[in-house]
Amino acid sequence: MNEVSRQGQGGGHRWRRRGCSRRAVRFLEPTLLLLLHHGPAHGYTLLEQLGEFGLGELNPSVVYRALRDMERKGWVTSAWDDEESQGPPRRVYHLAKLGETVLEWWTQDLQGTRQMIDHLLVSYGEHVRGDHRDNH
Amino acid sequence: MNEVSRQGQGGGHRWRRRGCSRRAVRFLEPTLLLLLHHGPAHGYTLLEQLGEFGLGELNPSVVYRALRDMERKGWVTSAWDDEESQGPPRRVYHLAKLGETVLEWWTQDLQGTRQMIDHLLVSYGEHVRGDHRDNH
DNA sequence: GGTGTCTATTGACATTTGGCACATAGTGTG
DNA sequence: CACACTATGTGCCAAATGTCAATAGACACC
Repeated sequence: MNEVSRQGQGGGHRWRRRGCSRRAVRFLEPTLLLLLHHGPAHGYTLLEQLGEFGLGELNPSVVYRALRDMERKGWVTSAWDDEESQGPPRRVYHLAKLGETVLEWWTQDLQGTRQMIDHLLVSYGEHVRGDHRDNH
Repeated sequence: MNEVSRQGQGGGHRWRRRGCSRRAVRFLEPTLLLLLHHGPAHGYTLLEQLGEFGLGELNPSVVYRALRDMERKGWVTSAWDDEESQGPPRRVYHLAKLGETVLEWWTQDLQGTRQMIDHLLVSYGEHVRGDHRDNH
């Protein structure tokens, strides 16, 4: 995961193998649900809004696939947009009842994740400080 | 990811397909590095300590494999333990120089992740509060 | 009317990951 | 010896993920 290995101490940020950080995808679904919680939207629109949440560099097909999956799972519904804009017909996604439930559940889960991270960081911080005292 | 789908609104927590929450594995490597930062340890010992960090339900083979991988990448070194206890020879893992670097890098990454989560949660919180005002 | 460009979405295929079941191996116990 | 307990490691398969290319409409420009 996230090859830091080959570079030794050396500088360049080659820590992302390809695409964007691997952790990012984990937040794609909750983010999409949140965005749809604000109101129905096209896939392409969502794609652009993802940048704000640090998910800007995701490959479009990843996002579209996530949307179709979420539809399969019943979290969202979709329909072709009536009004034509420039370009091919667009799909409009709409948050389903189940999606709201899931979103709520996701926030619980994310809080749990946050606590894990905090625990790790705090633990690291304390230990490193301890080291400095010892090596003083 | 994390099947919430089949159950509709109905209660049961079937959100973990098998094993433990999928997100957990993402924290395995940094946690192991952190534990080894306290000093050398056996795989089995580490395995037991993981519980404290919310990684208790990980399958042993996942942990052992992670350790071997980290060794392959040069983050840790290992040697067979001289002193015999009950059971087969045990491997002692030792944090390598590179591992310390990686651990430091990991904390940066985790802080980033934490911010993503915070942004999501705050954004959700605000929007939901807004809803309540509107629907009042 | 061809050619290119921008907007949108999807499909196909390769690679990576995660998890279970099982293999190995030493030691103690009856 | 059969069994149980401690420790570690492997192989395989399904699911998740990443990349690339294909499709497709509208519009502009020469």
